[in-house]
Amino acid sequence: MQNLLHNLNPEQLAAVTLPAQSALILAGAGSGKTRVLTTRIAWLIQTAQVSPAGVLAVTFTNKAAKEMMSRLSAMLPINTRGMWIGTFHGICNRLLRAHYRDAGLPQTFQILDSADQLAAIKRLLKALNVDDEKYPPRNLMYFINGAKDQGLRAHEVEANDDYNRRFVQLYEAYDNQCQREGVVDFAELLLRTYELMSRNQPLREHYQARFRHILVDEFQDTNNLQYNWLKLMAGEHNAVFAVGDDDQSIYAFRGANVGNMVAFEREFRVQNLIKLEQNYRSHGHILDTANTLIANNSKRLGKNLRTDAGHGEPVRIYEASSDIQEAQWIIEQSKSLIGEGALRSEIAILYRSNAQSRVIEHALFTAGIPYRVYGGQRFFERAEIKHAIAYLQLMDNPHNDSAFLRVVNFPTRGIGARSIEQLQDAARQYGISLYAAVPYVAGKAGSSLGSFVKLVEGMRFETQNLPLQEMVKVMLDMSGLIPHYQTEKEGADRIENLEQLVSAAMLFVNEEGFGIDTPAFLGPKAQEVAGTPLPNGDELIDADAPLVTVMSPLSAFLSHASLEAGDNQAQAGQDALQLMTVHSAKGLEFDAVFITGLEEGLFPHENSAQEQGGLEEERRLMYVAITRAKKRLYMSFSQTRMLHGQTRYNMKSRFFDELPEAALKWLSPKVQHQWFGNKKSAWDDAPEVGANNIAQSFARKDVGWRIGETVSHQKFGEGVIVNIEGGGTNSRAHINFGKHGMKLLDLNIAKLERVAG
DNA sequence: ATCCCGACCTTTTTT
DNA sequence: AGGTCGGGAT
Repeated sequence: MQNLLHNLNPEQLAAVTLPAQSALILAGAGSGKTRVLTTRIAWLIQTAQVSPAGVLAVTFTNKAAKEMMSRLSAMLPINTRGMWIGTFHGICNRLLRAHYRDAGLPQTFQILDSADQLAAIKRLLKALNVDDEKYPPRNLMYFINGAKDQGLRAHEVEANDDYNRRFVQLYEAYDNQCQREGVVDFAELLLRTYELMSRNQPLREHYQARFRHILVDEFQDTNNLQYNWLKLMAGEHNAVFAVGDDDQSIYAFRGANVGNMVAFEREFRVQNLIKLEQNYRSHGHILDTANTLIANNSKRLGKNLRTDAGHGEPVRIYEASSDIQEAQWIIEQSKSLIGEGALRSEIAILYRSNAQSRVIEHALFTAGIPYRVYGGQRFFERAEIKHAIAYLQLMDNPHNDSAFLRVVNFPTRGIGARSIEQLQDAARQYGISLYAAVPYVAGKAGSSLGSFVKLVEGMRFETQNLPLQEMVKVMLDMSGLIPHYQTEKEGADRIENLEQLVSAAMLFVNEEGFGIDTPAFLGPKAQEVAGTPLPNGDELIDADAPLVTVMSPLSAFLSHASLEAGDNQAQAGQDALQLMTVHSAKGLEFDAVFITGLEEGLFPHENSAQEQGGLEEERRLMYVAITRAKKRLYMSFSQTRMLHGQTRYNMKSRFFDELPEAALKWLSPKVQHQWFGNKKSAWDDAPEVGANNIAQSFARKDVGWRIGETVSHQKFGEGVIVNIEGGGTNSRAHINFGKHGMKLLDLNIAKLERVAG
């Protein structure tokens, strides 16, 4: 115990050893948040305030859950498997599996990922003959998920006009379709669990009696449904230990509600609010930069990070003439960092949007520097894996129409669009699944569909007593997937992936312990409650009864595949530069960080201007970006940039005006140097204004002004000349004034002034 | 069944 | 610019 608390600072120690009441921990970037969370759990268990089974720890990502799990097993000499540490979705899945009857789901219900959900919606619209121009599937999906994230069923959604009333109808129809097929989407996992717990008192009381301590990571990212779910699980008496950072709330666009932090303080009667402000990550100048920037936000709970490290290096800022040149500069700087002994994997290049990576990747590729891009396609999202999974889904639950449609004619077996249409008509007529409707289709179509059904049934029969990985192997063989890809020229990679699916199944069996009897770990009180029969006569099973009694290995593996899409880093292993969006950098840290494309319209993104609180969220995003850096921070922006096939002339980001000058070092001169050239290598020094080599891309029009030039207008402020038309006495300029928008001004009338910098 | 062309879109993303 | 998707032609 001594060594458990041994290296904590006073605030961390206070947080870890708080009494068993709800508490809010405001944990700044790099303040040891995960450490506090895991040490809190270890301390509670070690001091016998709670048994491992009485702990519920919730995260957003599998990665965070795994991290907590592994740190805990390092701290405690107990089997962490009995503990409930997982994502919101993972935990809800577990609860729904154990109580599927009470939740009104089939035992083998399956989970739709976003792509499956969209496909299901498209199918629904087609079946109902809905004009998908007027009601775009994607919008309907946002509508449905948005409603579910608010905890609202179709009949609870308020619709004030015909258009929205139609959306509500379609939401209802979508839920019916899902129910018929035995599938649930991500939001449904949460909503269904919420409804289960709120309606079923014995069940609710059982779990409330069990989970005396609920711990939540990244609390600022919770949406309203998740918040209410926590409230339900906590009941009146349990302690919720919420850890979060309002300054790092960057997911409002997907329903996260920072307001939950304030609500939590009030509704959970929080007596203890502890701020972790000691930062162990960044040097002083970097931290000052972050603090000064974020101070411009009005809606904050208030927090200022401090560090014991010295000032360190200043934050370097660079103005490039083009996105290509920006990339070259990044490469030069990276090379020199690597030359000084930096690890490539400790250098991150961050951008606001994915489109920006292309130019950087190209430059890195040309320079022969290894790099790794985060955020690509993930293992379980690959087409061939999706196909294989669909076969497995049909073996487990043949009424999953999405799965049926995906593979009924893949590999091709002569079942064309006509046959499918006939089948869909029959299914609609009888209100049954496609699989069940096959006997109602006559003729040639009926017989080819019939042999597909026989195939699926054959696969199920052949594999019923086999271990999971053997099951997958047999499926791959019988389905014809492997032979199909063998004949395809680009098929080798796909076959390799399919073989990896077999390994994934084996790994899953070993890790989840299927076949090994995992003992249920029930606290005394929980066991008492567990004996209580439910009103409907079902016996109350605790959800951590051995998984095998709750679901088959196949069902479990399929949930795993949906809930954990796998790594998305293609080229692991090698020591490589790290490229990613600012969003995906959250939670990570690097010795050196480049924040690129710091321009008005890009960062802050132009779309954010329309949104309520959009600018503040962009600023938090910038704050997240800055606080990723440990020792070196570089920021860059460019005068021109290719975006969507067009050259854009952006002003530098307004965020530069919000940074502390004393912490910065401007590498590029704050004057118009770009057309009057200079040696790139000498940009550290004062520019030679008036030198005479004009860069080709900025040919000067003979009107006194240049494209790309920054000007100032009395009414509109600063702007960038985007285009000039006409000439002489009849010349007009398109000028991008940022906040004021694009203006077309007559150059002979408008009073423009040159702006230095 | 497959292939090719043109229309369309383009912030951020986990489960 | 570049990728995806759907429709129409082969």
